[in-house]
Amino acid sequence: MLSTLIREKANEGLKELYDVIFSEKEFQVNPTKPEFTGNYTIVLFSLIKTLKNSPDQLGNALGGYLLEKHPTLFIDYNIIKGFLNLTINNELLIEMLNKHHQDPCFGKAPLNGKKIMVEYSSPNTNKPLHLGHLRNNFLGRSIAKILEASGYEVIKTCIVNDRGIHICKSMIAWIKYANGATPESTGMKGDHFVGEYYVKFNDAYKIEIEQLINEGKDKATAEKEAPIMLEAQQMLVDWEKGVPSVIELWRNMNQWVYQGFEVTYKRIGSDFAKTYYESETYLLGKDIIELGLDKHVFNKKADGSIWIDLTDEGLDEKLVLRKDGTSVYITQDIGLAQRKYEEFKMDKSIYVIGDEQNYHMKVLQLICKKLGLPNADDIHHLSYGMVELPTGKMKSREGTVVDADDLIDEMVSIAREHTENLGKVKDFSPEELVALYDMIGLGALKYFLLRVDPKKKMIFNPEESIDFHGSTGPFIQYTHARIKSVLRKSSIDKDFKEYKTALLDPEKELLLLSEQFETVLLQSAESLDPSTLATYLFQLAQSFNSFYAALSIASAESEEKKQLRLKISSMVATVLCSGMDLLGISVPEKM
RNA sequence: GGUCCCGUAGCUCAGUUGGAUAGAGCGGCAGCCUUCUAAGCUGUAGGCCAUUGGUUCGAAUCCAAUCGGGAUCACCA
Repeated sequence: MLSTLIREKANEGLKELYDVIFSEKEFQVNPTKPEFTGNYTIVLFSLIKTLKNSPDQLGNALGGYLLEKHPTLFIDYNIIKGFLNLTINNELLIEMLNKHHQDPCFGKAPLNGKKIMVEYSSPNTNKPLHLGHLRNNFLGRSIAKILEASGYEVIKTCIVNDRGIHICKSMIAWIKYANGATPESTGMKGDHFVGEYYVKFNDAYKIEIEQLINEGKDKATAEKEAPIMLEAQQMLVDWEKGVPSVIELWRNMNQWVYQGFEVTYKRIGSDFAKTYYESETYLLGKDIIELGLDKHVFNKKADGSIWIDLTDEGLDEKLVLRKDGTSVYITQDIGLAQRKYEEFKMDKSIYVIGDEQNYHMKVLQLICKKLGLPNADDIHHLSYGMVELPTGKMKSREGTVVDADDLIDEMVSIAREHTENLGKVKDFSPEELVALYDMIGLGALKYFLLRVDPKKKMIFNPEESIDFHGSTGPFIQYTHARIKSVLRKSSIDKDFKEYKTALLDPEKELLLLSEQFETVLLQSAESLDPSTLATYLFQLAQSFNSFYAALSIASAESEEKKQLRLKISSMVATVLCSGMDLLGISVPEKM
């Protein structure tokens, strides 16, 4: 990594010249702004203070030192207003080019022996996945890939919320309105089928509430006393008791949902090493509560309910066990956190969960710490913002939820339309076409959701839909296909390794950018943020397209230039391909 | 009310461990396909970085206050 290397060498120089060692924070190495000559810039201001030197004096001393001591690294420097601009020796870049232009492992780190768990997706089994779930799935999958490429062993897990009042609602509605219909009998995808009954429940519930209000009850009582809600609650009790007919229906309906989910997961590329089911884990954590009572982490109130007081931490009191001894959400989570650690002994546990649960996750970690669980400090909440519509939040009650399957179908169909209009893939077989449309449609969707900083909420405008031009997945895919097309027509001569002619700006820019892949990957991994990588890949593709427009590759001015540019193109294609793969996006050879 | 997050071009977003004249894409306008894929490229217009103070050589970035938006604080999950 050049920027790190430069920092190291500069630090050595400062030590030799002034006998002072600076920490990482105290000086910066940045890529030089395009309007100045040079490739990397050391900011001198912070150093001047300690060294009591003028910028020019210091810059010349350090620049001269670096040039003399590391001629393979630098070939020139200049100083402008306290910025020391360094020009990188082309030979260094050429060496990288020769070595890595076809290397799929370029920029990736070897195994580091550490284990990270990434929990993501985590759906409810009462309705199909929607746009929000897609952000979660894409983020989780991409982070897992980025961490793998950074040397970690990654365990992908999923917790399925397969029990509770929500699924009972779908079940009640099915009994009342389905007349024995099934996904098979209706030809519907299982998760959509079950979701429809969830909607039917809410419709019926709404009507009952209105009736009760008309009969003179207030809203809160009406909501509590609506018969269909009471039935759902009774069903939950029966489920916990294990009433066979309820369990059987529950199994069936969940099975339908899983069959539906599987299709979607397969399509978007989500997979898990281990799936936990809440029905199997919801009792975990109860015994830890006992332990916590002994340790005085928790306290029991007069009615028998058990609480933790987090007011010293600026939070509130939190219930961890109901007075009837049943557990609440957080109880299960404590139990599951412990279970996961027992099973996998991971060094770090990442939870990909929306920011609406920031408070919950804070409390969870705090409780785990107070209980002294061994993995408490290694719990990390990868919190992401909600996906909103221009009209505000998606609301299932108002029918404004963007369904995941529908959206994917729409994106794929737009991809097909675009491709057909352009007419560039007439030689594709029908199967190849289907694969290509999927690749482009999903590429557009994934890139759209991943290019934004995870922690920020984002707006999705279904009217304008997702573009295929500019900062998009298809743009990068297109750039890759374009390079591949060039490389099909002229082949790289492996023996060509020396390039005497000076590098032109667009050539050098691509080499410098490609070189930064490793740094960007590292940053993405450290900040658990695929958007950094997504932005970088766009920038690289954009630079390549400018290069492509400005310079001829196949009919370059000399064989040397032709070979150089072919290799640069190959280098860029390699980085685009592995970078996009880390976002969970495939790139085509042709499009 | 307590806690936390956000506010950058008409729109969607980068840039936030403090660094040079704040950048992209979309949309607008003007151009570029008889040679490697125009899903592309080039140029141009568009900004009080919510507001006001502070910290310093230097602030979109750090601190404080204010205004605006959101999340959360359930014996729900």
